[in-house]
Amino acid sequence: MLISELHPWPTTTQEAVALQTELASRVKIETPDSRHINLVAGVDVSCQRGDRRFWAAVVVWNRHENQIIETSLIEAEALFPYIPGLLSFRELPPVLEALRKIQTPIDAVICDGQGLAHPRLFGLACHLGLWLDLPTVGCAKSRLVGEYSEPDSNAGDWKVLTYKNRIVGSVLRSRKNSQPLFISPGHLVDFDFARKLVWDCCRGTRLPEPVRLAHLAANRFRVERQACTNEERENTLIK
DNA sequence: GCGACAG
DNA sequence: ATCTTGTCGC
Repeated sequence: MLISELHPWPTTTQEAVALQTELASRVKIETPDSRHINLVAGVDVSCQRGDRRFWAAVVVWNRHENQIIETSLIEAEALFPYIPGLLSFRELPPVLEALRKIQTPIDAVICDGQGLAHPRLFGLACHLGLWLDLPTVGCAKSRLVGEYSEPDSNAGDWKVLTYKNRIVGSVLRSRKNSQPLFISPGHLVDFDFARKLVWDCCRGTRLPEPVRLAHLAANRFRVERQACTNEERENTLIK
């Protein structure tokens, strides 16, 4: 897919925070036409301690026919540290690279991280939504900000997530006896759609299928690539 | 100053 | 996120 540049990447935390505050006002919360959202991409990044490399995966999933349409994998260098609240500046550059390689036009993206449920209402999913100008949903495995009461223990049970007297997302029990998911709108979606899309993609698994598959693909790719570089090191040593 | 803190 | 084995529950 063609992705035009939204902005250059900041190198300092001060610049990053200022950019988030500026871009947050461009995020649109609206109700998409659910019938037109069939090809859903899941994105995830894998890493290893002691290695500056990153392995990003995008899996395009046909949610009505339940099948993988396309997978894109990329290896990249981490250029920004992990700082809670600034995750997108670390993960988005490699994710965008992987998305550029995708051949299929996608309808929406589910991200592994927050959307609106963020200190400046501008999590990873909002940031990616603006870059792509596509509907995006944040689906995090744990809380960054906000208050909520524990959802009941059955699959499908959920509660609202509030932050500074504002609804920012939902806490969904995607599977019985599993830790809940923290879902929030990224861009061009609303709260109900975000939660329903994720729930729709969770067929007995804790994570929505496109994200679960992207997670597996990124990990497999990392193990594979590290085996390759180990081999090269051994060959160099022998010589 | 102290605790919280997506991946 | 990653480091790690077995193990408890549906």
